Amino acid sequence: MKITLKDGSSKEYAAGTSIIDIAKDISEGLARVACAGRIDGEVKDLRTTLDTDCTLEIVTATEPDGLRVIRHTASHVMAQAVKNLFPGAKVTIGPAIDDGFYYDFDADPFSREDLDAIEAEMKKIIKEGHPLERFELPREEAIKLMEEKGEPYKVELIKDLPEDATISFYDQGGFVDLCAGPHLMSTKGIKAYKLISSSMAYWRGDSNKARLQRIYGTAYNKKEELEAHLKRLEEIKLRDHNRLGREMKLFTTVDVIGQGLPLLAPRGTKMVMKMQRWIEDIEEKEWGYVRTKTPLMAKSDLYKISGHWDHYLDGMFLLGDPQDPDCMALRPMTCPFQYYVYMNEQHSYRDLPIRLAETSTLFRNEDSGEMHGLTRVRQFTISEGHLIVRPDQMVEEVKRCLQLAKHVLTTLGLEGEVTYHLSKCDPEDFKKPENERKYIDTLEKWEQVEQHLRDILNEVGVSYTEDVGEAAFYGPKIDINAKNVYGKEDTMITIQWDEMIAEKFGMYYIDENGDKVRPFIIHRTSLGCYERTLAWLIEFYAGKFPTWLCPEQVRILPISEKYADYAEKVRKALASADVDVTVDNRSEKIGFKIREARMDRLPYMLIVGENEEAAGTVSVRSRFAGDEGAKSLDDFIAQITEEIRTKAIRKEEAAE
RNA sequence: GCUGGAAUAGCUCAGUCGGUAGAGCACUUCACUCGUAAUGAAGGGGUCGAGGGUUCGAGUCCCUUUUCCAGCUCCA
Repeated sequence: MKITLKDGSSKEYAAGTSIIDIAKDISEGLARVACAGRIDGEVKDLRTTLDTDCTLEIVTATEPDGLRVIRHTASHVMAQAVKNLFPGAKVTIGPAIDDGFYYDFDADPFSREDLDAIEAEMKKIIKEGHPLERFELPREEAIKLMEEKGEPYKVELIKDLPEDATISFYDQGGFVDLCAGPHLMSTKGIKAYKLISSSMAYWRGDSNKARLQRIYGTAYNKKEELEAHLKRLEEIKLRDHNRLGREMKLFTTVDVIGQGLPLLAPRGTKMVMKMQRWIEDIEEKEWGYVRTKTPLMAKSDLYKISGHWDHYLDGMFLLGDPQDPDCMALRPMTCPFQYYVYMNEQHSYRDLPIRLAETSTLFRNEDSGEMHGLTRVRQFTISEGHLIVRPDQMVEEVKRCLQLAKHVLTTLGLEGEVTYHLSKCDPEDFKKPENERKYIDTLEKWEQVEQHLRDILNEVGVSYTEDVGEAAFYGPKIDINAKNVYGKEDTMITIQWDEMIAEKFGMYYIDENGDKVRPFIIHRTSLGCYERTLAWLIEFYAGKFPTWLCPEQVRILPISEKYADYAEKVRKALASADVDVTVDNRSEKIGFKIREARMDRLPYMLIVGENEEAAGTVSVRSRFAGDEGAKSLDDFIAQITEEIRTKAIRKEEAAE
């Protein structure tokens, strides 16, 4: 048979030659680091034998696929170690994940001491160098083997495999695990690994099923790479908005106030206000929005019309007894309030689109375990908006919503950090009987709207993924998500296509024939939730925000108290140019003041003393370039106001 | 909501076998009036998250509860 290699060369081998033999033949060095083979693009176990002509690529430990093989093998070694130390533990599943691996056990919770013991046991198993032997069994025998080993979860997994599936096992020194592979040839191939943490997970992610104990670990090809990864984890913790935001005095929480109710401190408030003023300004001046200000609560009747009373009661804060017809509830969304603003007057087709925006505070009673810093809270404020649109204007208006969102993200510097999603319906849903369906209307109608959104995404020029089954029940949407420092993804901005809600509220406009017609609605945010966006800014910039967003943009540092008068003169000049400026008048040495201003991540420090006062200058020290030397006060004011006005994101030039 | 961990000065944390509450930073006062990442000295500051229990005695052991963290689950 003819084997074509990655570099394009090809060679003849006898049928039945295994990948490992070919790897050895190509290069001794390559065989040592080989993890698996990629045959016509598909990753295969090293001992897979080849019978026909194909393209073969050796997967090495340094590649992503190779790392997955190492990590997957590490998870098996960990399972073996756990079985050695805790014979009562039942094994379940143990995959490789993006930056490591985990394995779920039905066992008592593990302490850090347990993890250390497991790690030591793993070391022993690795040192013993057990080969990982693959074997396959027919279904019945596979079930029998796992029953004999007392592994009920594995039996369940096998029973759920398709009838025609190959059922393969890997045996490493007597520890046998159901597994598709591929694996390393020997446990000895695991060079650098670490168990990170343990936590609870449900069997098959179902809270009604067994509670399992998950152990997270990671493994790398080399010790240095592992150490670099562990260091990265430490650095990530330093960027965590929940820690850094508190440290930088942007927000806090208080026990007696309650969960999910962060308090924005003056500095955090200042940042939110800067964003809010900017968004409100451009929505009105550049994007054709008018603003509303509607109540934060309403009678239950409103939520009965909107459907929230039936579907979302648990998520709402009620003011009073829900049985009482006068019971009020804090609003979990703004939609119906803005609809009534629209219905306050009659509209001609000529008036549309009407774009209603509101800086809108919402209340959602999230589950107690869900709350997290500023990203998951019970009261939050979003840059909400509803566009009431004629059907023929829909595509253009959705496109403009996406362009606005993109403009906002680009200005904040977050554009490269987000992912775009076309959240579609699940076509399978339409095969169900009508009363069991999640989605309204017909599949054909959905596909038509989804195609519109696809065209819009392509035209605006963003790359996106299409997510099946992620749509709202009333229509597909464009979601813009961002990941936090730990890799957890949340929605930042959403744009939703809704053809249905106008009917529910009886909204209409008068068309050119004088008939009443139902408008279409776009639900959208431009910046999303201010608290959440603040959290992302903290993490993305590690607290070193662009100057225009900084709560304190300039700090004046007089050399001694003798120059307080000149410092005050400089402060006044900057303040009247709308710069957020303070003076550090404490009786401290200049080095001390600079150190504190650096730790506060100030963009600019102005050092003023005898020389500056005499010459009418300021000595500029910036976060971006260190000591920038003396400048005239007027020049500095011109420079910083321009930087703020253009919302420039100045790069750090000099490492200090 | 679930599982686990945590809560001690404003912050970061120590506190051994159950036996008088500790450090650094911060804060206050005083001295110093300083040129690009920490001047020195003195002082104040605690219902040990809250409630209950065991004990001669609880920061420490037990129970309940609140909040925070990690991970699940959930997110019309």
